[in-house]
Amino acid sequence: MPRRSDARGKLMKTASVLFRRQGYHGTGLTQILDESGAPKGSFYYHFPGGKEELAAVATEEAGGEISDVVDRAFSGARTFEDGAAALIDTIAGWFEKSGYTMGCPITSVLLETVPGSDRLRGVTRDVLNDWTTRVAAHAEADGFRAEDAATIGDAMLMSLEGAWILARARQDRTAFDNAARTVTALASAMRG
Amino acid sequence: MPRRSDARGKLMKTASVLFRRQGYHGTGLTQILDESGAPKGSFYYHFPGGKEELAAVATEEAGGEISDVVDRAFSGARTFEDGAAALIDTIAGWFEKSGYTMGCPITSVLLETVPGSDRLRGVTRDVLNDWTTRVAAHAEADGFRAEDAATIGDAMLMSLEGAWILARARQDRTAFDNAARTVTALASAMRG
Amino acid sequence: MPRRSDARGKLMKTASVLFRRQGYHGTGLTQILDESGAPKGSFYYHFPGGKEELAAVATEEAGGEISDVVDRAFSGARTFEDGAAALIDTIAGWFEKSGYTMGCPITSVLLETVPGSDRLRGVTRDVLNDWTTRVAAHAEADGFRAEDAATIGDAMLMSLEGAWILARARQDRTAFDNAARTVTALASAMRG
Amino acid sequence: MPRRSDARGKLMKTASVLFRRQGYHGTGLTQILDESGAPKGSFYYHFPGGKEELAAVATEEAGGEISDVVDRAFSGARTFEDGAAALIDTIAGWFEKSGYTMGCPITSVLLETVPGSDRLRGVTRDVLNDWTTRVAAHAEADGFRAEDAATIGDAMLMSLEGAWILARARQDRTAFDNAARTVTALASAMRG
DNA sequence: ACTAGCGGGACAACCCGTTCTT
DNA sequence: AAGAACGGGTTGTCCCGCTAGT
Repeated sequence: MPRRSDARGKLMKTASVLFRRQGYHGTGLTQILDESGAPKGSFYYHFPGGKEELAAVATEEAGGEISDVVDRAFSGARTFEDGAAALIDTIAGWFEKSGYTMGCPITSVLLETVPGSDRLRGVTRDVLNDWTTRVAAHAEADGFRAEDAATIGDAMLMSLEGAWILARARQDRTAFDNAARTVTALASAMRG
Repeated sequence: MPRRSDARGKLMKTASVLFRRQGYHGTGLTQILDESGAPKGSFYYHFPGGKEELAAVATEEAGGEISDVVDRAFSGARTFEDGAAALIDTIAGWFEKSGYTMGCPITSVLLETVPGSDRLRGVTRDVLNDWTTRVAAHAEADGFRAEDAATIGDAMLMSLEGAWILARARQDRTAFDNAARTVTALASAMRG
Repeated sequence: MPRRSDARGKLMKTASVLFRRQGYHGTGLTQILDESGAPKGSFYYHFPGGKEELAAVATEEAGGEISDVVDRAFSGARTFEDGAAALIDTIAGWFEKSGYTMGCPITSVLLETVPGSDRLRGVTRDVLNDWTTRVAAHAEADGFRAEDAATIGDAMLMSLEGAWILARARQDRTAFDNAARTVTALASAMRG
Repeated sequence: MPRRSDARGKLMKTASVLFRRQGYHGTGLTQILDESGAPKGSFYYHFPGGKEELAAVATEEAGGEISDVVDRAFSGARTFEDGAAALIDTIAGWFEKSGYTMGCPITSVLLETVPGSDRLRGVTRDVLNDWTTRVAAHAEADGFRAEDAATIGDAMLMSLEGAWILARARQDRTAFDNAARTVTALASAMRG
């Protein structure tokens, strides 16, 4: 097993953080290279597809991490409502800790590259669908009908993404708390 | 009434459209100039603050247009629920007509420039707050308590913005329809 | 006698100061206009020849002021040597008061515009020749032969201009004092 | 020995010549690039600090060449006076050959960038001090007392720089010849 | 005579993402 | 893996007209 310098992983991590803060086009390759300490030459060895490829894999990776968070939040909860609140709270916590600067890893690249890059649209769409599907699955597991669960999955994500935007503009986390209240209210209403 | 060439207005309109499609940093000044037909020199006469100033006024203007749409949607509706559905439908219609390409004028610049530009953060936050406040006012006018109305205002906006993102990724309008269902369900639940 | 707003004079004064600090090409018209408070339109009324014309008249004016200083310095002195020292001291004083920033009004435009602008070369050459001629005249008046006086006039100016440059680089006035010593030593030697 | 394209050296040489003719701000990067044949991208690889860095190294290099000329002039001379005359003659010769257009490499950037660029002030001051120090050393080697030698070093440089300016305005070399006469007269006087 | 608003295009300096060669 | 080189792109400022109005 060869010694891996893990320049690749470092690059992905750095890129993701910067994209979430400054957007895709607002982040130069030079800055990514500088902050990750990787030399320019090696970047194109690891990512022959250039910046777009880096964004694709970094976004996919970041999306996967959130998928895990989704599962963990609902697994540790008694009801769907509790899980939803826990998920939103986790993300709101990250957001606070970043000084109200880091947006959603998906939207950050999605809004600037769709349409324009088929590859990035594919990745962002897949990640987003993965999230809604997972949430819906957890809803179904807690007794919601498949049809309602799908609606709730979408509602969850829409509220979350929307809250992320409002919170960014307001520089506080209140929108996230409103989102939690909205989603739980909706779910309770649908139970009845 | 003086003859106005309205290069200024043309610039704002063009910029707004391009920002909504390609993002702030993804849109070069050159492209804005080309598509609006204005020469570079005139641009800096009208907008001494450069691209950032153009974005600020264009975003404010675009935000105001949507404010009007909000008021029109609720004024022509019997209930708050009907107004909410009408508002979402109007925006979804624009989105469809644009070939699923044009995002929200606010998020397009917000996500790339906050933090980083105080001016743009101020504008985007104000516009967003104006929208939520208007929606809340319409809710209150239809009988909701002030406290609930504020929550509904935020929920409305979060759902709308979230739907706009999901719709962009999926290249269809289903997310908007889900948003409408979510908001009406929430409002009805709160009436009870 | 018409009411003169003296925008013209203000423009000249401002331009001269800025040229002496930042050079001709380093000073934009906009800055001159801003600092002098003159509107853009009036500038081209007073100086149809544009920036070059402004530089020409401003330089000539500034040169004339120094010509007066030359005459005053020597008129109030007992010997040529005393006059030379007084002249250099006056200029060194200005230079100090400017925070070691303001160079000679002539060199500032000369070095950037010759060759390139015939008009500015003419002005700068004439002013410089006026200075050397005046100094030579004062030398002759104190007993030097015409031939020696001419040499001393050139020597005086060369030392002064050279000192101005060294002083600018060193950010102190010692070079000026050295120049005074040099010129007086030379004059005394020539008397002898 | 690696194959060197020497774009870097070419850039420096070209920049120096142009600065000496048109000044720092009067010389555009584009012109430097065109005349040196270097592509824009390579320039910022070699000089990440941009135009200012290029000016700094080019000025330092040009200053070093003149330092060598100083040493050569005095080494090949019997007396300090002969060396001084030879030095001035060499520079006057260059000036003539350039069609009376090329000024001193130091003053060309000094007058436009001090105070404004700390880096360029440092370089120009150091080079100027190196010159005066060298001249003083040669004076001391020919018998002058250290104190007098320092004065002579400054006087030499002031006369040279001053002559360069007068010669530029007059478009002939007479000022240089006057400078030579001045410096030799001063030195002789100080011997006595 | 003088001011002012409104352009107008060329060019400034700078940095982009990429490829070449080893 | 990586340093060197590349050229087209970025935003921003240059100096200057033009046309009205006072």
